[in-house]
Amino acid sequence: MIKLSTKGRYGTRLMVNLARHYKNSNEAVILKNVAEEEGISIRYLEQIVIPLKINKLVKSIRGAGGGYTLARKASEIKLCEILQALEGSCSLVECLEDESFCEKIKTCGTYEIWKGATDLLKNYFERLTLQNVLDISDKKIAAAKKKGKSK
Amino acid sequence: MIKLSTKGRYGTRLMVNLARHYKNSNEAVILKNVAEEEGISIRYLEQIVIPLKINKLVKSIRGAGGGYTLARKASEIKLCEILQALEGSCSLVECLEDESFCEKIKTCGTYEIWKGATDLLKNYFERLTLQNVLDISDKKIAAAKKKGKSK
DNA sequence: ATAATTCCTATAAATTTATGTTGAAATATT
DNA sequence: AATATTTCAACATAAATTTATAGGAATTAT
Repeated sequence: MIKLSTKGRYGTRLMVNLARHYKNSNEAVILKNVAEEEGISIRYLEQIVIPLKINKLVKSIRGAGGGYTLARKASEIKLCEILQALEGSCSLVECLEDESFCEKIKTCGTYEIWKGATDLLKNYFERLTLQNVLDISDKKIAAAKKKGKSK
Repeated sequence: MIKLSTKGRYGTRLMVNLARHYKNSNEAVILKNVAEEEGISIRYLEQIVIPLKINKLVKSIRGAGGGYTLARKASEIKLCEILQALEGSCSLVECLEDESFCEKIKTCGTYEIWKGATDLLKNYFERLTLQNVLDISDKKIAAAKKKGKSK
């Protein structure tokens, strides 16, 4: 119905990946590894990481031994920030951001509907942090491991 | 952040337009008029109306004097149905519909996040009917008219 | 017959998604 | 200090998808 772009999906997974390494050692993570672990093309990841860097969600370290790290603790990065950085806007429809986008706003009944849905989403992503996603992920990994062993 | 496609937006406006005429006289509405009223290309509307017809949300009447009408009363058409018809799936991400889409589901923390957001949206659009949208629209039009007169 | 309308197919334009190539900067090693 | 290596940075291009336009065939009322 409403689709999250690959930029949003891949970028979020990149952030979760950085968060996992940040937690362990805070060493820079190289995109090549993220690409392999997540099964995403390096070249594409390189493009996706740019807006994350511009919006100060990640830091880059150039040269040998370099890579990327989170700019702050995972618990201090809201999912909303990540998505906003990656997708630019935070709205289901353009007219919510830019009123001049459509001159029918004054009489359009769908405007309020899309606004309601957008508010729901914003609220949801505002309350979730990268740490929350990492916790869910860790939990699933632990569960998968346990199941594997018990066989 | 998450963008509703033009298909979804235009298609919903088409449905609201049909609902307005359905209420008044239940005569078939020709796409040419909808296109003019909504400022959308006829040719594009012709493509958008197809899935609405397939999913039995509108009825078509061919030939001269023909056009489109709602297949049922606006109060009996859920917004969710319209969006599902237009966008195919009802999920923010593909893996919620088709588990084989990504083999990382078992350990992916973002899966639960997108699922939560999708559930919110589904719930929201499940409870809204086309009649609700029409009512909001009518209200806005009345308010705009009143303001115009009082000048 | 004629005009009006949906229906069907093709294609063009724009945007998103993804890959390839080269270069620049920082670091480690000698 | 010089060199080689590692990595990000930038630009170009290709593939896929979405968005939009175009032409004409089928159907129906008049």
